[in-house]
Amino acid sequence: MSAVEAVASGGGRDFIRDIVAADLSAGRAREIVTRFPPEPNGYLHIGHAKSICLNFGVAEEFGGRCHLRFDDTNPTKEEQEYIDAIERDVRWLGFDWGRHLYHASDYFEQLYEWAEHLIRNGHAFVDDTPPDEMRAMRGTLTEPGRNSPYRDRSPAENLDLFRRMRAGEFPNGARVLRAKIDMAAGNINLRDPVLYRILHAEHPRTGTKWSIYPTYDFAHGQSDAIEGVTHSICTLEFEDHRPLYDWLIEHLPIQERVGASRPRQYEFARLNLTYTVMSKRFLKRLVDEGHVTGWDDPRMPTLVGLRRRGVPPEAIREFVRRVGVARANSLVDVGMFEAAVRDVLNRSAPRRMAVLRPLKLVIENYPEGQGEQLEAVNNPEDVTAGTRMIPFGRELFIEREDFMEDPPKGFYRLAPGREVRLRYAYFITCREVVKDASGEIVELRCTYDPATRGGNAPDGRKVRGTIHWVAASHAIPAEIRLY
RNA sequence: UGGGGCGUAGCCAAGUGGUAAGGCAGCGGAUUUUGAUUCCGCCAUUCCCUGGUUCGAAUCCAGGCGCCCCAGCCA
Repeated sequence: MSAVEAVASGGGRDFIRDIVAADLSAGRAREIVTRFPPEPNGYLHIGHAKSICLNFGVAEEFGGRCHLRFDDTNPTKEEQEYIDAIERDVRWLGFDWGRHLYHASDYFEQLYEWAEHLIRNGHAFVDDTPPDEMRAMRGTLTEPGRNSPYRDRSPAENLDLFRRMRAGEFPNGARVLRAKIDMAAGNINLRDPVLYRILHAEHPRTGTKWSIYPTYDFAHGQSDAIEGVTHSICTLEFEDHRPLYDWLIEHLPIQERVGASRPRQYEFARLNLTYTVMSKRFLKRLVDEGHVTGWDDPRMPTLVGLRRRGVPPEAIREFVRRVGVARANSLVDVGMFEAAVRDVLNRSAPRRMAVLRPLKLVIENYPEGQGEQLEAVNNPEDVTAGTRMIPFGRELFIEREDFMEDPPKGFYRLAPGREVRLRYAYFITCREVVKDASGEIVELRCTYDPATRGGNAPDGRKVRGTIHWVAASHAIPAEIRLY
């Protein structure tokens, strides 16, 4: 089995798969459920592909399922265009979430109820502290924070205020709901993190129904729990959020519901590629400021961009498999990606001849006004790809760089007096170089050996070079657009 | 002594006490009707450093060093 074939059958072990396998055999999980949770605030890129392949791949390999869940908790950044594009791109990459398409916004009502639960139990409070003051009171990396003066409001008052927040009585930023944990915690995420904020904004799915929205922290783990996710796999920067993820599940009445198979978060290193911008923020700027033609510009590392560039989804999956999954920050050489693309394309791409910078070539001893069809192999790496007939004639175009008037040692393509093979056609010998007034080469006069039809000499003589060509009579000028 | 992670070849990455997988890149050589592909061979006496434990350490212990993440009412 080749490395490329190994993709289809899974292939490859990593610490995540080891954890999953161990959980399964120890009975800690009956069925594996993962999720790919993009925020619809931009297009998916090659970095997301790693997460998609991991989450969907693990579920598939262990007979479980993977949900596609939109983490749409911030209506100020999210758009329907992105939601649609993400669905298309995940499918294009080769994954299927079946009927398991979800949105964090599907759970807004439930999340709201849980927030009230926290308030009733004294685990959350409404804070009126303005943003800048709240930041100052959070302390620094080395100093503890200070308790908010509103921290000890009664559950009744908190409930009343929170309900009025929901009702839209207050402007953006006036108040927030905070978890009551520990302002002196070394982990800043535990210093009374914000659970809900007031946002009078139109949400792509819930419209203007809500004027408060849960933060990532309050929505993510709970959404996982609701969906029965067993392994919540995310990137390293969320590592510090894990204690909060666990704290919320422990303090909410969802524990009994999901029991031992409550979701657990695991982190892996995100993908970084040399010479490649992988930040949605910057990619969006490239699009917005018109530096590229759009999210699908072939120069973009987005999935749509790669697709337009001709990268097959299988190549992206193969690349991700080769990179592996670990916890060490890394910067992968883009050459590794290119190698994966070449490997897939080499086996699958039909070959065609085309000339980028044409140089006219006339075969003097080939009858004028005549032509013929020659058989060419479609893909030397794949016999099932068959053959095709291509037109040949007296006048051809070859690649300018396949001819040198004064060839250096080591150049073995066409040169004055030299014989080379025209691929799938004949041996030809260059007899004369025609130049224009400025001295530029405009035409090559050659002769061919009719006995070498197909590209082999009956007398067994060999040529060092083989060059590609196109019949002038059938040549179609093509506009080369790189983007 | 803020908290949390991570250091194995140029780049990824296995390895979890028994004598350093694999891939990419690179370097030789063979084949070749794509200077491609394919094929064969080479490429870490050493795993961030220093001590220690052990018959034996990349793996265990101690102490250093380096890098990354966290102070959004973003995710």
